[in-house]
Amino acid sequence: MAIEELSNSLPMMLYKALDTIMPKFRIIFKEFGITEPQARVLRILWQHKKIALNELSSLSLITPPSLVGVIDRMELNGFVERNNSNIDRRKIIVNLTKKGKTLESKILPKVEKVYTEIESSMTKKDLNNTLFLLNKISLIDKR
Amino acid sequence: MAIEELSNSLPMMLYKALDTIMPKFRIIFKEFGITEPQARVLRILWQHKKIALNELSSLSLITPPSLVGVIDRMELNGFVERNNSNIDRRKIIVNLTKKGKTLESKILPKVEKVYTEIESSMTKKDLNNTLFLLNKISLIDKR
DNA sequence: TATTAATAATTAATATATTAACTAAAGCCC
DNA sequence: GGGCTTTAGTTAATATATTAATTATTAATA
Repeated sequence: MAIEELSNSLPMMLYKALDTIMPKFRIIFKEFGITEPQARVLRILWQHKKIALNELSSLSLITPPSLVGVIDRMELNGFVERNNSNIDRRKIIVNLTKKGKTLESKILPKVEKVYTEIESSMTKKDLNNTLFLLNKISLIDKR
Repeated sequence: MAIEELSNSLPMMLYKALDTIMPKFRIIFKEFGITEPQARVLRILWQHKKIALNELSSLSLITPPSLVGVIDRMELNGFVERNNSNIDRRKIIVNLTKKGKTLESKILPKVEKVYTEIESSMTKKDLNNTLFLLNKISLIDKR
């Protein structure tokens, strides 16, 4: 590869990678009338069924102020519901509706297909190395 | 590292990495009253002095509709100016003002310091490998 | 227990991102 | 040269991101 490319900074290269692969996924999400942040929320709810909003924020990497709006719109579209916690009255429990659950079997296979396509473009080994190194970065102290 | 972390998808790990390192840079940008996209624009202008808006869009990875607003605000704050191209009347040439140029010597050293801090957290070799692999990803066909 | 500190969700204000559509100016092609 | 296509910049509408501030609750503690 050309040296100029590698002379780009880590932030720019991260954005560049996202800029390359995310459009492939967004095409799928659009088919089902959801956005990418909404898809991130759905993926988590497909695993947890119900989860407190603050935990959802941590797992989705969507900050609370943004997440409030994301959940608002997903609620309006009937994908999720808000409920109050009985234990801690400050907490809001977000849970999946049938409509939200239904999307799982429709979206996941298409997402997997794109993921396989990416793997085939860069070797499974490279992909694993990338994940390993990105994980290392994510463990750096955030302050 | 724990396996669960690596079981996250490539998109999520890319976001996680950005989520870890970008706050460190944003603190610097905020000191000088600029945002992160504005800093990306400045960094390019520090190298090119003047550049057509469409090229600036490609290099900054900021799409034209977003970039219009970014340049609007940077122009209002006196960091850049818009000029018309004599050759192609469709084109807008963005060029740096003295005020925008001045920021270079103030911001770059602090940015470099953070970058060095990141390097020290993960080995220069790991960082280079990461850039190498991210570059590979960015070369995947975007369609 | 009254007070204080910390947490969860939200609101507010501003800046960006995303997609589609639109205008003006080149480029092309016959 | 008139018509067609492409390109550059912009606008519009909606969704998110970012930072600071607010409200309600809970936890902590003197």
